[in-house]
Amino acid sequence: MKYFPERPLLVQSDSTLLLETHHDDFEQLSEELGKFAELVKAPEHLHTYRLTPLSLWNAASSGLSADQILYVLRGNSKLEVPGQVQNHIRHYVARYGLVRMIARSDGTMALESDDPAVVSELAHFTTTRAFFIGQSNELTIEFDPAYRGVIKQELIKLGYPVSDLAGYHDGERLPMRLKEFTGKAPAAPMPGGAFRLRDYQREAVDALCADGRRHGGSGVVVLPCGAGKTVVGIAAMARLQCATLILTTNVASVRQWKREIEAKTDLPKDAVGEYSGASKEVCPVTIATYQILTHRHRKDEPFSHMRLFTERDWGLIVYDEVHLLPAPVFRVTAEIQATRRLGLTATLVREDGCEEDVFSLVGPKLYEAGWKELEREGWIAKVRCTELRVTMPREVREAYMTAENKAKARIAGENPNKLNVIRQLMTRHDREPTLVIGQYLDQLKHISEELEAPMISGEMPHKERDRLYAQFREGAIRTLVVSKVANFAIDLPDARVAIQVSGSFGSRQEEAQRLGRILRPKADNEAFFYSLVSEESREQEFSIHRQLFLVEQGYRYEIRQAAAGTGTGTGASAGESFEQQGQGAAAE
DNA sequence: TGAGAGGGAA
DNA sequence: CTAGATCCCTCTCA
Repeated sequence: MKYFPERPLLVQSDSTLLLETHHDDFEQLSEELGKFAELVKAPEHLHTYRLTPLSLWNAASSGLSADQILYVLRGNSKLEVPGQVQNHIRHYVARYGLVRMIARSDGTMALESDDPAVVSELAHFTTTRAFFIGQSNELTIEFDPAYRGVIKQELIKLGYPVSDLAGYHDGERLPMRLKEFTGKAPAAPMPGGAFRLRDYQREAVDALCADGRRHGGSGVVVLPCGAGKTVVGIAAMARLQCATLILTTNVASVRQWKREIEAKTDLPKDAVGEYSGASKEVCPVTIATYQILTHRHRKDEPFSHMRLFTERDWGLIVYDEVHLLPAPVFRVTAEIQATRRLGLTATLVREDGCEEDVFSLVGPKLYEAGWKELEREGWIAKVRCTELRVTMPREVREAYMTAENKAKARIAGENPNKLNVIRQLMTRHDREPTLVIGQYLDQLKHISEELEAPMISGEMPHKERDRLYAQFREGAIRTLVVSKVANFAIDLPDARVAIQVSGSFGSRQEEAQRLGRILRPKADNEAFFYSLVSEESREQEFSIHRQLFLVEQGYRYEIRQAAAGTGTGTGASAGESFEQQGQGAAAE
């Protein structure tokens, strides 16, 4: 067997891939692998990817063939790609599109495949058999259209990701025009409040609307924080010219959608409604929160507002932050598969493992623009990520040692030495707009008092938050200390420096959200993300998991040892207080 | 009619 | 695997 020691990749027979991080081709290759494999571990020298059924199906749905995947692996692998891995890839990629869902002119629907053996296998699955009506020939199975969603959900569990080509009803027609500026000159306030649709935004809409053989015009668009997902939703709506229901996570986001729709389309104000606790308008374009849909008067009663799905003849449903879509909304979504759906997210990863439901009920990944890709094109700022290891004072370390497991996270998170490190970072980034983001209110309160910087937490009324945001934006306030509100607040202003002092135990989404806080393009386009982690504590393991998603996106964390000690005015420039320990992402 | 507090939910 | 944020509804007070 031939051996190419200079190549960076090792393909193991269990379908995991090991990628050397110090290789010259690392950056480029990790981007390639990300298209069809999932990053599961990211230690300093060697990253582990796994070829999962879902990662292969998403790749297949975006048009990648097994040969293209194997070409990447063969061209970079030290050893021949094991036969069983080749089979694994071919098997799963071929599974996508093997079973199709189609509508027929008489209004019935059917599953079809070119392979009679597959069809006869499908016909015998006990979980789906009840939904089937009959077989008119050996290549098709008729089913009741009411079960279109459930059938897809069940079949994916059995290893058959169905391509749904059964199409959609048009929905209520809603003529509208995008205030899009398509001229050449980048005139800086554009005429009539017009805006320019970015190439990747247009491509995302194209991907949704191109109902082809592989997928049928519903699915998920994945774009980084701050890349303008709302605009994609609006452009999709304008392309399809139909009544649209938009679902999102909170009321601030509802208002933001409303403002943007009013600014970027010619729809009259009364065509756009808010459906939330405060207001229950059902208009041709309606924006609702997920929570109002899942609200029940009492635990044992049915949902009060799910009617919204059928209240109007929607032609499009947009699921904003589709990675947060709650279970009951999945259930209703299964019942409205004849309505076109668009999911928007920055991180398709769910911490609850319902990725398959997103795939089968909202749709496959239709389009993805990588974070690094948009960074190169200048749409988002270039961020330098640093993990700073902070020692614990002796007495804290002792308390940590004897504490219960669950108390340990908190003790490490609240490590008082972090305050001094924050001060050093503030000195280093003198006068730059800075966010200090953390998890524990007590800790944040203390930091806020010490730094004499205002703190924003959930209990602060929105009015007051808005005032502080405004002052921060104007530069009257340099530093804001923010709690978990930073994970949700859509209106939190952009900053240049973010210092994460503590976080929940391993949330990849949270890490991505927080990084998102500094992504708006800057004059020199540089931003800084610091994650403070107590040394020799569970926080280290948590941070590895937290960073995984961003590492997968191509971000590298530089790991440094923060100087201990409690003195504040050492005179030395803060930058010299950090010893470099090593490069690369954290280890597991 | 609207603001604000309190309880419950996921 | 906590602590925290959010949202909804209802009630009260002006």
